[in-house]
Amino acid sequence: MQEISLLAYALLGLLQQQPRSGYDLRKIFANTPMGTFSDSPGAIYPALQRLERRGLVSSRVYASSGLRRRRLFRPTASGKRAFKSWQTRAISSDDVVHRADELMLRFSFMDETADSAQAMRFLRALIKELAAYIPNLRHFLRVQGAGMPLSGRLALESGIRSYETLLQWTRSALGIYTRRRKRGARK
Amino acid sequence: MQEISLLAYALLGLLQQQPRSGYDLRKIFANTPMGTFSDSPGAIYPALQRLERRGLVSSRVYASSGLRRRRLFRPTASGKRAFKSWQTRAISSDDVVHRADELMLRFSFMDETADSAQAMRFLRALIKELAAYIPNLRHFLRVQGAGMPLSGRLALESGIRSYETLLQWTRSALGIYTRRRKRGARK
DNA sequence: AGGTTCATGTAACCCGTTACATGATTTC
DNA sequence: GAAATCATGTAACGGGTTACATGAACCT
Repeated sequence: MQEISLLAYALLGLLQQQPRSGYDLRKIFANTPMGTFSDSPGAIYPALQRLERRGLVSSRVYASSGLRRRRLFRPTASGKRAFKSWQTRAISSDDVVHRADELMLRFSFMDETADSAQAMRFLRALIKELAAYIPNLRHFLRVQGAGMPLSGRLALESGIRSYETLLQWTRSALGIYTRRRKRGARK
Repeated sequence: MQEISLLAYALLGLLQQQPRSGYDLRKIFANTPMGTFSDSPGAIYPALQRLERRGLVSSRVYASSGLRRRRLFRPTASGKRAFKSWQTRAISSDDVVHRADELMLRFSFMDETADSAQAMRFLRALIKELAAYIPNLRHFLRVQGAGMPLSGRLALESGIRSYETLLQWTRSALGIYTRRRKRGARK
């Protein structure tokens, strides 16, 4: 079983919202805040081909008269399964330290491809890992900071603040899910 | 003239603090908050070889009796020049949108390889780009947010907050440099 | 004597980058 | 009829990942 790249997961997630062409996906990466991913054809078309070869998406060409031909992709059952298993897998400390963007990508599709219980489980696990990790960074800064140049110390401080902001966001997001569940009696 | 990877710039920066071996560099990536970079030998040793081939670092093996042999690397004059020119080049909006970590790496070595005037110029330029970019994100959220699922909206909100935190940090960092300059009459 | 840490490397593989290529449709 | 946009691809290249390999020095 081959690894699936972050870009490929982003594609899989977007295709679950609706069938799209490679060009549609490129436009999303070019014109929205999902633009952390590359919108270059040399990244997207081969990635879609790989997903199709692995049976995670299927495609069909639509060439209705007078319209440009488009190849529309949609996830297969196995593709949906692979996505959800990636999305809902346990959060490790390594994820927090080295793959924060992957975590955010996993969360951003949570409502569409999982449910609010899973979103809340995700947020709680993230809070736990962040709350464990941030003190390590603070400790490092306290102990090593004196021997570091000002710009280095400030750069580290910036990294720490960004994790602290993420933790605050996670808590407030969890609060929103909790309140919504109580209020709406939504399953 | 070939491109230089982010990892290679990180190596160049660390080597300007003091000559180090590949193993020293691996330990730094393994044990400090610089650990966003890979500490794998398959990344570091080839990167050092490339830097040497391009004349940006030089190396010498030290094998004093009873000690393990170590190959120490140090930047050449041309390596220092290349680093500084990368570090001090103009900040584009694209840097802010797609390469925030590269910006932080550039800043983190500022005191060691440039001067406080350049650090301040860097921070001012960063403030300008961030102040221009954040409203775009807020605008997108306001206009598109209603049509987005909760988790997607929240993920976007998280990204925006992280940029806002960065802007606050940048302003406070600039304040520190400004005060230090006034107080100390430091050149 | 055996296991751990120090220390440096190599090789296959994957995938993103950059650049190029092609043609149809819409717009002015 | 020319330019811009739509739409899909391909190919060379580079570098990071993973895994493997080797050997010396240190510790017990």
